[in-house]
Amino acid sequence: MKLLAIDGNSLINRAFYGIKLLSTKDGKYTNAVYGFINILFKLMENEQPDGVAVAFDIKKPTFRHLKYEAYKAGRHAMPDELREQFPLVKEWLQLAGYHCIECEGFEADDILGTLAAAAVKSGNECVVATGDRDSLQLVSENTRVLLAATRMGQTEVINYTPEKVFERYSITPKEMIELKALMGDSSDNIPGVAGVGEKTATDLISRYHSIDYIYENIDSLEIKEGIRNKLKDGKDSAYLSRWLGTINLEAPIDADFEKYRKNQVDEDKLSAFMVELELFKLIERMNLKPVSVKAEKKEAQAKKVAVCEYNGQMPRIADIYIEGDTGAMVSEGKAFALSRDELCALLSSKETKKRVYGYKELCKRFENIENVTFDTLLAGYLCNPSSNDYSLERLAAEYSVIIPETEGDANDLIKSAITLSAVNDALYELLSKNDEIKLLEEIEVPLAKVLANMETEGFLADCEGLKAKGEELAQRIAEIEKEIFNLAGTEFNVNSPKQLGEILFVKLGLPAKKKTKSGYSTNADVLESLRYDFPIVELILEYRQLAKLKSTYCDGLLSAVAEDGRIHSTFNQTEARTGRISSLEPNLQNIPVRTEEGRQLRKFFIAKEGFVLCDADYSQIELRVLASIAEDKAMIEAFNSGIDIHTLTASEVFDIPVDMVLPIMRSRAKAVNFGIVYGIGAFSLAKDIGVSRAEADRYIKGYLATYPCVARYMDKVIEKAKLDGFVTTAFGRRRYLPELSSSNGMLRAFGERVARNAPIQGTAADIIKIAMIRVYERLEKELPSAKLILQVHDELIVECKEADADKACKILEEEMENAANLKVRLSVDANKGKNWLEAKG
DNA sequence: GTTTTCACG
DNA sequence: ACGTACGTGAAAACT
Repeated sequence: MKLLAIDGNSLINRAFYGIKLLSTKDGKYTNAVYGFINILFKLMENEQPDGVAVAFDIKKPTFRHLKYEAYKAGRHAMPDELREQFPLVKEWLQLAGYHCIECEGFEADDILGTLAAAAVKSGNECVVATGDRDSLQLVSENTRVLLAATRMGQTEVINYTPEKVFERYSITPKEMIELKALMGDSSDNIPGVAGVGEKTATDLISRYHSIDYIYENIDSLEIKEGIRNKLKDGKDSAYLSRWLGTINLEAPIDADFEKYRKNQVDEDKLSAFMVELELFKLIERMNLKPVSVKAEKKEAQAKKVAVCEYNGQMPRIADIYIEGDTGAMVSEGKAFALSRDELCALLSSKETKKRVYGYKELCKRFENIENVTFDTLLAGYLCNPSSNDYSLERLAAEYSVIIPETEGDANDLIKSAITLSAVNDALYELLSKNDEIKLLEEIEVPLAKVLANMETEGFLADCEGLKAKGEELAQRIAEIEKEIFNLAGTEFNVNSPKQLGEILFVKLGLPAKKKTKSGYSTNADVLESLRYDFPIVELILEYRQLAKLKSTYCDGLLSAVAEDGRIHSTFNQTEARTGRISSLEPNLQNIPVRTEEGRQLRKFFIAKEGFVLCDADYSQIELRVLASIAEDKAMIEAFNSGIDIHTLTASEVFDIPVDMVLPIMRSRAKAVNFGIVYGIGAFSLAKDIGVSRAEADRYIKGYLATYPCVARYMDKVIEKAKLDGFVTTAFGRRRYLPELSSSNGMLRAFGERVARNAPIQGTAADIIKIAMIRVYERLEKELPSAKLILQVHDELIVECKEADADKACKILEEEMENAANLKVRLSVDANKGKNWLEAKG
């Protein structure tokens, strides 16, 4: 039979360092578990073994004491994030029916060695999977070693047979031990012979095969004098190294391969464990149903549930759960499928409270929806905005709802409806506990309807204009490309960072500043620093800018124009972890504005005949939010007095009167103000504004001295976040930050920056959401032909009749400025115009 | 499917 | 010694 023998320690290590840190909601790290299971599945698929044994080191004593000490000295201490995943992997293996082998005093490779030796003895086949080169000595006619190695940032697995070992090292597997005795192994702290490296050692062993032979005949062998002396000096070390490097083949384990056939699996137990670790992708891959065994598990019960099936399709987004008196339509304890007409009647009923899944989509498909109080999607998002899957199955697993068993040809639709009802209860309960009900009922749910309308309305595009611009760009791009080829002396794909890097930094010999995983970095930062010295760089920057405008904006937007001539973006209300909304297909929140060339594209976003656009944006909303949350007197006063905040900051930081502030000072102060909101570091600020690190550091210190309460707030918010595990906005929106408890400094620092930023960005997001709802309602009442068509984080755009424009601007100003009652006033600037460029003022 | 780059607030 | 601001989405190249 064929046994797959896995070096658990080695592969878990590789998985841990190869996959970015993942953690569950409650802070359990799972990246190594996830990665290891994936590796295991791949091995199973490729090898189809009859049995599997996973070997682990036991950390405490080891019989090769010296080796253990050497090991400890040679490696960094294992991080806690990794250590705590070993028991999880072992538990998973056991639940999934695989066998673990641990043996006190022996290392994983000794266990593998023993199994490999048993294969030879019994005539079975053994396949060893590991990341440790040491194991190559185990290769034989009966044993192959699958060695995972990282080459150029990519993991590749090499299948070592005896032939392959010889091909690669020119020696036999057994001789690997002798080789190591001479050359040593720095990663294992095996010394070898000083002054003998891979080349010399390979040469000696391929000729003489063993160190015994070499030392017995050392004076008569054909060896250079220098090396002979080194060998003589290092004799003890060579024998010690050979001993250290020899894998034990007689660990006291059960070497009967039959014992390692896969066990029966209790699928529910396994699934419950994986749900706990939130390994939902793997659950799916293993075809398990997600179940939960948490103590407070909830049985999903059929209450008053109605579902609608229309177009003969699964109404994933139209599952409707009805509370209260539903009359004859739905009776207690049952789930029903309704006709479209019945559903319309139900949705438009003002008396019946409804809980739905996907309110925004529902709004787009049905008119006259009344009294929706709850949306599963939005509730799921508020409970955990960092999730990226709010499917019913996932929510049920996450919030411990058991999906009911249905028998025979029972209807999946009804099963979903029953589950949905229980999930809704669980989410509602959690939101109540977290004090986020108002957020749901007064912001997110009403906003969904506003967004649905914005999507339906869309933004009118000037197709002819876009097309003409695209053609103009194409021509200019072609010309620039020609010049680039000229200067480069060859033709290549300028869009390929790989080819471009090769041309610039190898062929032309420009100084490379930065490297990426796969080559030279050619990003704008790097090119910018070279642009004045090398004409080709200037051209490439221009090429890049124009190519971006053409492909993403001209071509991209044109292909998004619908039959009605308008661009209907989709607004995602459950994507951004801070509470912002995002825009996609196409993204209308990143239309160029910073460069003149790009800004001109906004001319092609227009109002329909007889209409104009009204554009209103908040002035420095995030800084105002910061002033308010931090209760910083100096900053609050600055905003309330109407002085320019960046100028004031500059005057304080540079210690000069306000009217002496030069533009460069104001622009640096502005960068500091932004940096503070993002959680700033001196290095990044320095890079951003092009001053020395020390200089940037002084600015930050000066800033914090000017606004002492901001400094205090920044400390306090982190302290509290570490305690709670989350941060909140002024309106109670949460973001969980498991990174804060990481022992990885980089990751923790990231968590701290997020802790500083999320309440600010999130509160600003809450405020404009409130403004959107109020603007929408007022327009509906006062200017029904005016429509809100776009939001860009701190900016709203309304399309309205020319005659209504001033009124619309007024409504925008009023509702945006009064959306929240902060300690500073909110200031809004509104303008009108025939197109977006004009309306932006 | 991932990486690199770049557009926005 | 390393990488270094928060939050997004899209296109193109490459694996």
